[in-house]
Amino acid sequence: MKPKLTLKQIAKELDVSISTVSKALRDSNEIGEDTRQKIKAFAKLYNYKPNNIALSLKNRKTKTIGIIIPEIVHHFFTTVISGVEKVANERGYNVLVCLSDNSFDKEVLNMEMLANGSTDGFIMSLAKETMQKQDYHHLMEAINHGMPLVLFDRVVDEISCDKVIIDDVIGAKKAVQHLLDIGCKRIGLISTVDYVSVGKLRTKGYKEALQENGVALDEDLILKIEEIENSEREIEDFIAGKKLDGVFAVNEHFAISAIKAIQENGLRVPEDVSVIGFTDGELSKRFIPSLTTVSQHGERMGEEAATMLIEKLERSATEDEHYKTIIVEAGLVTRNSTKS
Amino acid sequence: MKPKLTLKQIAKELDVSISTVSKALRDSNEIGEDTRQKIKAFAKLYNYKPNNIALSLKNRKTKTIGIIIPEIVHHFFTTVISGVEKVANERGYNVLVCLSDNSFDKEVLNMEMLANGSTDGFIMSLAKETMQKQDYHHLMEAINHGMPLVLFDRVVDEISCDKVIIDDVIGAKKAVQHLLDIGCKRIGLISTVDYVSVGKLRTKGYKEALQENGVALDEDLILKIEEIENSEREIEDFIAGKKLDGVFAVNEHFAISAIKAIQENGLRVPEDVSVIGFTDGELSKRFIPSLTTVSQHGERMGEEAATMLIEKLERSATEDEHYKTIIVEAGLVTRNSTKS
DNA sequence: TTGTAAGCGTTATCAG
DNA sequence: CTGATAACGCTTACAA
Repeated sequence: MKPKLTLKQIAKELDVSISTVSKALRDSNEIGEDTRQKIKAFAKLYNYKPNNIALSLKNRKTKTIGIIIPEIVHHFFTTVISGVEKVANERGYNVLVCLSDNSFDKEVLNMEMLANGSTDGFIMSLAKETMQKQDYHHLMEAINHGMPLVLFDRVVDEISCDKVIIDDVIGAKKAVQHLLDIGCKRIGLISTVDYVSVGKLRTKGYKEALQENGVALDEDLILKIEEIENSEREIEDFIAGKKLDGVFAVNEHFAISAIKAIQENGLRVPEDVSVIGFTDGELSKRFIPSLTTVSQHGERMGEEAATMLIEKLERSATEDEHYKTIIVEAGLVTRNSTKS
Repeated sequence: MKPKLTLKQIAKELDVSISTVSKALRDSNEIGEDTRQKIKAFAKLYNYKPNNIALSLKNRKTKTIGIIIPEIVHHFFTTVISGVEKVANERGYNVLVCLSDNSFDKEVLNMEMLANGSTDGFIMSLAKETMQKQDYHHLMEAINHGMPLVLFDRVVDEISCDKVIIDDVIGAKKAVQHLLDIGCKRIGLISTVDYVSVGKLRTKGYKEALQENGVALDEDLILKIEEIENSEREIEDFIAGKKLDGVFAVNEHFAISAIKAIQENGLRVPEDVSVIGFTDGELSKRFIPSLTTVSQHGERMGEEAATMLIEKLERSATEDEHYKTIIVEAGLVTRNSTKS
C-alpha cells in the first residue's frame, strides 16, 4: 500500500522546493519552462492529485454542498437529489446527503455535523417535526455563520433565504379544475395536516378552484391524514361514506389508497370516480390505471436549488444580500385515472 | 455574520495559549481545574465546535464514507443508502453520495473526486458499463492507497474486498420453486444480459430450480433485455407468443410490464398466469395485483456494508488483511400476483 | 500547570 | 526563476 503522493514527496524526489512544485503544477510563469515540464511530467506519471482536505483548509471552502432531506425512500426527494447531483458535479462540487427521518433532533444534529467544515452550504427540505415545532434556530445559525441555505419544497416563511417551491396552490387548482371540467360534482380532498405547508397550500388551491367555479365548499369532503401508518384505513372509511365522483389527493400514496378503496366499493376508476394525485413518481406512471397527477418536477427543483446555491457560494460574499424564491410550475400530467 | 469560533480566538479572548485551550476542551488533566472550567464554560457559551476539516487534515481521516451507486431513482439503492446512513450516523460518520449514472467514466471521476481526501472508504455498486468493460483499475487503485472498499449487489470476483450480496441464485430458485409448487408448467424468465451479474445469477437459479424438479429447460422461454428503454415492447412480444402460465422477472419493472402484457392478452393474473418479481419496492407492494417478490433487503445490505467498512476503518491498518463476503438471505414475499 | 513548536498538504507572499 | 516562510485550525510532544 503506497500512500498518496504529496507535493513534498515530489519536491524531494526532484530535488526542488515544495513551492516550486506547487507553482509548476499550476502553470505559474514564475517557473522556468524546463523545470515546469519536468515536474508536470513526474506528477502525471505518478498520478498526483492535490489533497482536497488541505485545499479546503487553505481556501476555507470545501466544494461540497450538503443536502438534508426528511426521507430518501420518497421518490420525489430522490429525483431532487438527482438534480442537485447533476449540476453540482458539473461545477465540481460534491454532494453530502443526510437524512433527518423527519426528526427535528436529527435534522439539527446533521446540520451541526456538516456545518463544521464539511460543507459550504445547504440545500434542505424541512423535517415534519421541525415545521411542527417552528423552531428554526439551527437554520438561523447556519445563515449567521455565512453558510448559504436553499430551502425547497417544505419551506417556511420565517427564514430569509433562497427557496425553490412549486406553486402548490396553482397545481392543486389545476387538478381540481380538471376534475370540474370533466364533469365531477362531488370532489373529495385527501390532504395532510395543515402544518405541513404543502398540505395547507394544496388545500387552499382546492378551495379556490371550487369557489371560482361557484361550487359550494363542503368541509365534509375533506380528509386530513395525520399519520401515514393508518392512512389506508382512514381513506377506506372516507371513500365509503361520501359518494364522491372525483378525488384529489395531495400525494401518490393517498391517491392509490383511494383508488383501491373505490374499487373495493365496487366502483370503477375512472368511469365512476376520477382520481388525481400529486407528485410524479414511478408508482403513478406504472400503476393500473396509471395516475393523472400534478407533477412536481423534482429533478428540475434540485437543479434550480443547486444552481442558486453555487451561484451564491461563488459570488464574493460581500455582494448585496438578496434572496430569491424560484417557483417551478406544476404541470398536470393526464393519464388513465381521470375520464377524458 | 460572525465567523466560526476557533481555538485561536478563544485563546486570545481568555489570554491563554492555543494548546491550553485545546487540552482543556479535551479534558486533559495537564490543565488546572480552574482554567479548564473557565475555558469549557466559554466554549459552551459561544458554542464552539471543532473544525472537521482541520481535524481531517491532522488525523488523516475524514470520518466520512463515500457511496457510489449507479442510480438513485431505483428504489433498491435508496433503501441501501438508508441503511448505510443509519449506521454511519450512529457511529459519527457522514455519508457522501455520488451517482455514476451507470457510466464508467463518471464512476471513475467520482471516485477520484472522493479519493483525494474527501472520504475514508467506499461503498459501491458498480456501473453497468464498468462491468461490461471489466475495467477495475480505479477500484484497485483505491485499495492500493489504503482506502477500504465494500462492494454490494453488483460485485465482481476480480476484486478482493469486502462484499455484501444476496444469494441471487437461491432467491431465484425460491421463486421458481414456488411457481412450480403452485402448479406452473411453462415458466418464462425475463432477465437482463449476462454481464450484469445479477442477471446471470438469477438465470442460474431459474435453471437450477427447473433441473432439480426434472423440468426440461426451454431456452425459448428466456428473454434477455439489453436496454430498459424498449423493454416494454420486448416483453409484450415475448408474453404474446409463449403461452406461459408462470413468469419470473429479475426486477420489479419487468414484472409489472409482464403483468400489463398478460392482461392486454386477455389473461388474468394470477388466475391464468402467476408472476414473481425481484426487489421489494414500493411498486411491488402497491401495484394491483400486488406483486409476489424476492425481497433483497436493501436496508439490511446497507447496514451490513457500512458496519464492515467502519470496522475496517477503525481497526488498526496493520492488522491482517482478510476479506469477508456477507450473503444476506433473499426471502420470498408472497402477495397477490401468484396463485395460492 | 502552561506554553512553544512542529506538522497535516496546500498556496501566497515575499526574498533571494 | 526559485525557495523560504507563514497561514488555514487543530493536536501533541516537548520545554519551561
